[in-house]
Amino acid sequence: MTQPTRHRLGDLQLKIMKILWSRPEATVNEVLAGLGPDADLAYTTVATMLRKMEAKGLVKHREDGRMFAYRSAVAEHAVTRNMADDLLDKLFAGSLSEMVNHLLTTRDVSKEELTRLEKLIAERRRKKS
Amino acid sequence: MTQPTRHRLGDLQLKIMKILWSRPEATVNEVLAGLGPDADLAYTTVATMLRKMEAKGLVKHREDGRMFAYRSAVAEHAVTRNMADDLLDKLFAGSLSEMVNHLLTTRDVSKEELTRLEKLIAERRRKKS
DNA sequence: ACTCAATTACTACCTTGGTAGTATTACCGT
DNA sequence: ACGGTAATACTACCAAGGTAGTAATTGAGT
Repeated sequence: MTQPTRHRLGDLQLKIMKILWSRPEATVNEVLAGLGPDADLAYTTVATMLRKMEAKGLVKHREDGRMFAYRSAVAEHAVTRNMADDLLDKLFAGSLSEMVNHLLTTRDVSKEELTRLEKLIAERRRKKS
Repeated sequence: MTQPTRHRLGDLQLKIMKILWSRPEATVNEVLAGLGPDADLAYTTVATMLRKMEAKGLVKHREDGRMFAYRSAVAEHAVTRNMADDLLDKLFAGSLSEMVNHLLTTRDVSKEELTRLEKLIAERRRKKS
């Protein structure tokens, strides 16, 4: 009964998830370190956030002696998809081409990027037909 | 000195902006009506939201007799761009092709949509070179 | 065995979005 | 002129994200 779970992660939560997705598990200290020096958060801030995230089912923990080893409890693609879809619907009424059009015209896109995009679409078309 | 203004609109705020972008101006009642029957919000909720949004510079109002006529104070493309860019950065480290790749593989995209995408990219390429 | 440092638990507070009730004001028709 | 209605203003709440201090616990080394 894992219903379509609405994932609405804040900035910090997302950063933490990214760290957790990149390794099997991590302690509070490791997460803090993973956030980099720019973050400059208190140890307890990260610990609190992790606890809140566990309450929401985003992460789980295992006790390793006196400390907790946290691991992700939701797949990256699920969260990414949810958030991307959410924005796509909110901003572009679900139209992928409208979104790409917007991104293409407001950003500077390199020639290489364009080529990559063409390849992606061609591949998708091949798999489809 | 209109610095890159960070636009972080909530769901309701975005819906309201969409209404305001679609016409020169609108009263509270018109906004409420524009939200549709599914919204089912109190008149005062919309009025309060509009006032909060004015405080943030998202909308402006003009007095028309006893009532206010609200109008957008930020361009749609600016907000859209901000929000899309924000997600692009947060989720895909700014890589447009990664995002498109993700969207293409997790959603069902019609053949027509693929064609539209191809055209967009081709056009972009033409304008570039 | 005891102290100190590390770790988690609890609590508190701020901000923003969202929601709406109540109070006040002012127009408009009779 | 006045009463009713419709509009705005003010205030209050709630939830969630984010931030962090303080308290309690526990483990590890001497």
